[in-house]
Amino acid sequence: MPASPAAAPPFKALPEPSDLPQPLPEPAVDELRLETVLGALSDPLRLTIVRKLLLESENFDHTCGWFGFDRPKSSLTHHFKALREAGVTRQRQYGLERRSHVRVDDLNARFPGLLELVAAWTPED
Amino acid sequence: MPASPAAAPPFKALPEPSDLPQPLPEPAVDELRLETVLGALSDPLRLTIVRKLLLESENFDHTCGWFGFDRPKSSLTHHFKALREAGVTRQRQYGLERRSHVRVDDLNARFPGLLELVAAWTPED
DNA sequence: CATGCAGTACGATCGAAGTCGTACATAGGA
DNA sequence: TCCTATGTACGACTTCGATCGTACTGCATG
Repeated sequence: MPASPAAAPPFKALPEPSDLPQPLPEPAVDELRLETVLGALSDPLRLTIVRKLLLESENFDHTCGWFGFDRPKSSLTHHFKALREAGVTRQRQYGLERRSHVRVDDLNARFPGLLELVAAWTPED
Repeated sequence: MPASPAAAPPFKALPEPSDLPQPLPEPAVDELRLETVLGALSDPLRLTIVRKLLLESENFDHTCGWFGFDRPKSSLTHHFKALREAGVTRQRQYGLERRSHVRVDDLNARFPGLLELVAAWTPED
């Protein structure tokens, strides 16, 4: 059956492996603030990051380099940190790498519909 | 009858009087950019403005002073301009006064669900 | 142990935006 | 016509964020 256009896909929360490193510091669900989240998403590069994570994540989470941005590494660190501190993404340290994924359940619980807007976004129209 | 919680209220687009002044310069519907709109909404004072317009607008639109903010007038002008230039509100000049209202239809068309998030927002939790 | 690699930390620079004081414009009323 | 009230325009100050170079950390591999 075709996807009903009215039923917004909540994006699946990927099952987490059992032996994960602790997440880096992040706001709790009830500490998420709409104005902060919107501020984190008011940047084209960060919208691209979140949208790509929502639509193209086959694996559980992804390293900074997986996105293939042509930017200095320190710039990317800055944006990934902004997303995490706003509560949009969760980051875990896997040895050398710091991997990110979207906090789908938390965001859907607090701001239903928001991730659908991000997924529908297109850069530069 | 009580409002159904599942049916998201699209907020009514208030009927416009027939003899309105021209709106001040604003982006067209198809020029609305998600990152710009989110940036305009990533400020507590501006969220308060939009939310108040959505929930408490009995009249068609409202003057800058109707909100009762305790801020310098020039600061308010700045924020109302930011909302209009992002496409969130429309402003019309009525003689001395510049009145604002939310572009409900345009925003619902381009970013469905966004206004519901703003209406559900509460300052400072 | 030396090298390479992934990514962070720090700090400098630059521009955009928030804040606000002051001056200005206009309509309405005494 | 003068005064007042509403609100804008402009400019100064300050803060914040984006960008990026450079140095550093830690693992993995030879």
